[in-house]
Amino acid sequence: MGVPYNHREIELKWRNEWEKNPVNVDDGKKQKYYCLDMFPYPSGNGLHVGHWRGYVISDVWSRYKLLNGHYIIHPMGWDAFGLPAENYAIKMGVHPAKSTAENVSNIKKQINEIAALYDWDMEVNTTDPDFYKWTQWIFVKMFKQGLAYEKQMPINWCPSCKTGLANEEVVDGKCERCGEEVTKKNLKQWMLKITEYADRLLDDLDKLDWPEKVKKMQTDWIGKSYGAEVDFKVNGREETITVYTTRPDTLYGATFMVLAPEHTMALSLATDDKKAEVEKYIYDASMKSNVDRLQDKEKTGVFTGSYAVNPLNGALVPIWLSDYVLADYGTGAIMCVPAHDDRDFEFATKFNIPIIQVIAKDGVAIENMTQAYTEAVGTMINSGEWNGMESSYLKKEGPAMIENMGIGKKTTNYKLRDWVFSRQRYWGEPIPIIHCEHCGCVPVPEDQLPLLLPEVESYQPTGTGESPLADIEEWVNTTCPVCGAPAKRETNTMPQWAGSSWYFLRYVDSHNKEELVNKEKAHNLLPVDMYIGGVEHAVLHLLYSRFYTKFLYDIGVVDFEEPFVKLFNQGMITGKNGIKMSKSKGNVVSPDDLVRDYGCDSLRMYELFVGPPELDSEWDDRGIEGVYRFLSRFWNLVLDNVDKNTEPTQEMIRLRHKMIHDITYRLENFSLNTVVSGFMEFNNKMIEMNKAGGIDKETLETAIILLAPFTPHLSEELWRTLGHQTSVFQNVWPVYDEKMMEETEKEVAVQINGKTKMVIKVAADISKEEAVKAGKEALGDKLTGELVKEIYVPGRIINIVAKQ
RNA sequence: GCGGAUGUGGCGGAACUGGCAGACGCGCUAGACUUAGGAUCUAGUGGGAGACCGUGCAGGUUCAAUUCCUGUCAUCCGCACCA
Repeated sequence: MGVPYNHREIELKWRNEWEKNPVNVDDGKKQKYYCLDMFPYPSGNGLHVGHWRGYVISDVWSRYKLLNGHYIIHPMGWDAFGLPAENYAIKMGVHPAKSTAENVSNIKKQINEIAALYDWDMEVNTTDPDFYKWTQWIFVKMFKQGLAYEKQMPINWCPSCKTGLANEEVVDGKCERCGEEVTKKNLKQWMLKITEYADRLLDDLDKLDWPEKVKKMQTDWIGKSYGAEVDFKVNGREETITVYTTRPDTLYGATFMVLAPEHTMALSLATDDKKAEVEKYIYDASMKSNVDRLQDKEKTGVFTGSYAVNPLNGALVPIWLSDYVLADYGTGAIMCVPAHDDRDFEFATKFNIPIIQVIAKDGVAIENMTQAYTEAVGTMINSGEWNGMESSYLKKEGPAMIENMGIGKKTTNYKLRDWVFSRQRYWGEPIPIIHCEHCGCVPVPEDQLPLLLPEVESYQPTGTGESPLADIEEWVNTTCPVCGAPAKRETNTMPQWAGSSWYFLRYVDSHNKEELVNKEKAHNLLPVDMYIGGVEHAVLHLLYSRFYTKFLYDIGVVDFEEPFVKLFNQGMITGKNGIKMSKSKGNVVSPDDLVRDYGCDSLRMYELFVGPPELDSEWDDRGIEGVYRFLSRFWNLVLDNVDKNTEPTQEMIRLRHKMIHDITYRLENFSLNTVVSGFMEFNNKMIEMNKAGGIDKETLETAIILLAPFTPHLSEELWRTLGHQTSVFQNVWPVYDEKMMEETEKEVAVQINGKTKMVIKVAADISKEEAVKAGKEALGDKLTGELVKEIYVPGRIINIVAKQ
């Protein structure tokens, strides 16, 4: 024993064999299982050990399902349009099409080292015209349904990437990609009406077997709230100002009103003596960047000189302007109740505005409030005919009451905004729209798709808000498909998310020239059963994909409303001290050397062994030695038993069943790190048993099959070495028998007052009386004092409670 | 500020519905085999001489707490004036 196994030879051998005779075949009878990885964008940096992790997890899961009798759909493709690919191309000074193709071929080579079950016949690439034809087709369908529309508005603009961004792409006021501070730019943009799906996107989260964290992030992003719009008359004028509130119960406590500086009435409300001050405030607010506005902790504001009339009690409330009110949420105006809202309290305190408490906390009014009481719990006071009512009741019923009184209406609001869908960049799908002077926006006829992205000399972003495509006159100038008059093409391109929002549907029918996906195939092979990837897409890709799928369901392309039944987010692999692996930090660990030195199987297993798959883990190369030693020991154990015909002992049979049980249980619970440690434990026990003569074949074969999803090459080699002519993956996952796992004798801890004194062996089926008696005997003199209580937990603990 | 996750030896981590804390692995120590060993094998490895003490910290419930409850600290992540 003790010779390290030759991983290079056997891995090459079985890789070739599997290519000739695939182990995963659709015989039309097996149930499908679709296990999907989030497809990568083909970066020039190649893969590091962190990328491997997700792919290993998904492949282990796929092979486990394969051994459970499923036909596995396990595809891979390339998210190759978009900013990262384009920025890389610009940096390297090559055309993105060229660099993308090179990167794809390099990464594909690296991915093949994982030896995953990928079906390359399904491969898709979002930059392939046969693929983006359908990305464009979906857009045309959305346009025809009124879900894609053009709008002139100030949007998020990244000055470094020189393009507009969706709200989802702005993180802390900065560009999600490059970290540059995002500014506003007034541009005519294509928008997708994702808001029309807000309720379905929210409600259907309940159906999903997803991490609660991701569901919550999407729930918060959609940000649904219930409340009322209340109309306040402007004192002495005809107009009314409508405010939105979720706290109608506090209406009597409104002592002022605040409008966003961008509100259409902001300037007109200013009385003559306030005009200059108001104008200045509005101007200053318009000059502030997003980040400035976020960072200003101190509230600012200006009084317009006008008053509004509280519709309930006729009280006059001063109207202020302040940038803490957002123009694009609700009505851009709020009623302010300083006694029951933190922000209003801060503002009122600063500007000496009266504070009227309307909810009695614990039944009493608070003297000299030092902070707002924001809970809707308590009895109403200072509230006219509402006095004595419950705040929580009014919060809920208030909107309907307000509507009945004719002073407003109940309403629902969302934080979710429509999706800014155009990018002023070259490397994306051209938006298939033609602008005609007579007919307006006309979609490119479906039979003329794909609208090819033209070849171009200069693809660098212009920064003017125009796409580089705008310079290609022969492409821009076209004729209107409806009236035939000269017309111009839309020159913006789609965001990177366009292709990734539906690519998983295309895999199952990637060569179809006639349809996005064949109906029957879609019905039989979709949706995705298990989706594995990082958590960074919680509200971007995953929300967009759900939206696209719901749309495609609505137009009859697919017959399900949710794309991903189950989602698993794997943790990140970081370098030392939890620092993210990156080329600039110089802490990137490449899998290539590790595969060369220890083999694919060892690395696969070590990727799982580093820690719980859902948590981040620090990478430490040294640990892989341990996995390699374990595999070598198992290898030698099997070889040592090839010619022996050991009869199974009770002990071996028990170990076999327990091994099947433990490995299966941990695998089902996705506790993949403990699956690996479990294998090591069982292997150590088998090595001990082997010293007494040998191990029976059935136990060894069982271990080989259980290991197969993790170490496919090693398992295949050992399986054949034991004389089998067919692949190890032709087996079915072993089953255990609960009864066969039971031990006749158990080691039990003997405690006094919960403190372990010793361990004794007792029969597994011993009675409480006998166990306690055995325990007392074993303790002997150690047991003193008055006996109070005796506890026996079968097979675990004998605890004698004694008072000293 | 709000919400969530995490906190266990020198290190990564284990402990099922409360039941022998530290499995498994790395590292380390000693030994064996060796011309040699960064190979392999064997033994040991939380602290303490000891009764005992030990799962971020302080309490509580219990015969028994890493696990349940209350409070608190630290780190990481998400949201961030959404009325």
